[in-house]
Amino acid sequence: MLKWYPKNGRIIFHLDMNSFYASVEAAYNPELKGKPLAIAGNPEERRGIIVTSSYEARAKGVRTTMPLWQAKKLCPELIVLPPNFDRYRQASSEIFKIMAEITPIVQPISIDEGYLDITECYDLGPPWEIAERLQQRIKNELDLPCSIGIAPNKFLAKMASDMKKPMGITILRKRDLPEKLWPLDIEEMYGVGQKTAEKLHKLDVYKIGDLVEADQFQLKRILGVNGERLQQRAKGIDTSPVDPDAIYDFKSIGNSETLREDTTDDTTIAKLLRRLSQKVAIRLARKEVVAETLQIMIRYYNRKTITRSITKDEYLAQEDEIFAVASELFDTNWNGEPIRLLGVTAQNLVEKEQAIEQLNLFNYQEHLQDEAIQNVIDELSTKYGKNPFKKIKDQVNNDTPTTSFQKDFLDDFKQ
DNA sequence: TCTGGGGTCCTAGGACCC
DNA sequence: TCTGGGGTCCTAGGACCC
Repeated sequence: MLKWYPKNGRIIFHLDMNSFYASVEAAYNPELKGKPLAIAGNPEERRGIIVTSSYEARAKGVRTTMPLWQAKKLCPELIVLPPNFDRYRQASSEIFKIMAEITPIVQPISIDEGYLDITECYDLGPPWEIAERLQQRIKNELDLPCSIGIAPNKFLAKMASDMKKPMGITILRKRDLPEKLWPLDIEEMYGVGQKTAEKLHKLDVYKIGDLVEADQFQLKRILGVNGERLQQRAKGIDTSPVDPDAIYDFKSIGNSETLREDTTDDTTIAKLLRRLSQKVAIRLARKEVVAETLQIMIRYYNRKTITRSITKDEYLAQEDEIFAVASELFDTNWNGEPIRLLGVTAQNLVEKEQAIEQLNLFNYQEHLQDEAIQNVIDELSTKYGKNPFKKIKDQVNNDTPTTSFQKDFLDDFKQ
């Protein structure tokens, strides 16, 4: 087989499934092929919105996040299905299996998108051939279309995969930037939303190329560190690695739900909080983590949204505990106006195993009678704040220099 | 007839400590 | 006598993405 050697730098793929949910449904039921199809959150509800739509539907103007009624007005023959997440997760897992056959350096970003670092895959041929085979396999075996961007870093690969859809393969090299990247509207740039675009317009930045030229101090002034980062990316610079482990350190687990109609009814609210707490508890258990912090979200009838959170001394994991804390947060923060949506989110997650270890430390502490040792603990608490043992332990684990006394002290606890 | 639900990261202010 | 500067943690909100 033809060998292909990179001259320098990395070779990154960004693989993006084309209208993923709709494509999965069409693969599952071929009668849907070639028809305008949309997946909408609860299609019967008045507040359903378009989550994904087929290209036939897009041709009629149907767009993601559009209210369902509006989409139907634009396209009366639109076929609307509720999302079937189990089905999508199943398909997703098959896709990532195929990717993993190319390289173990695969970073899933969402259910339908991921990065691959194929720099070291010399034996598999040139990158464009690897991409073509990958795309064909997913098409042949799963009947699903995707686009692939090939570039020297993640940002450019991401931009590249967006350039040709569906079933596109786009190579974006550094030397291609003036012609392929810089003429694009700044709104097209990954990481630039409406607010950032408006701010950039004030600096006369309308195209991605303008961002390259923009004054870096002005950028920093109006956008902070993000200004710097965006300019670097526009120049084609992005050193972030493809990290296969990134998905394992998730930061929060939450559920939220929009009510059928705005409400002030205590029973309805309590029921919803209970349901959300239960969902969160189940997901925490499944991931084998516990939470230090619980956050609730209240969206009022006028879409004004507040969040309130509390960090507890004890770990939260059980449905009843979560419900109790969520209710408490709700009662102290609800202003009495009609509610449209409620959310419950667990934050500052700790692996259950680690949490148990730590609980043992605390239990041990409780049994200490020796006043002298108690004084030392108090001293440590003053110095390290809450969870002194955890902090010392983290330091030891991280090989951060600590005093030998602290180490001895910790070893004592570990015994 | 407006606008879901799952997330991440960043910022900014206040509390608190040294 | 009214008063510095650095650092961390906690909380709330905003921006963005899929």
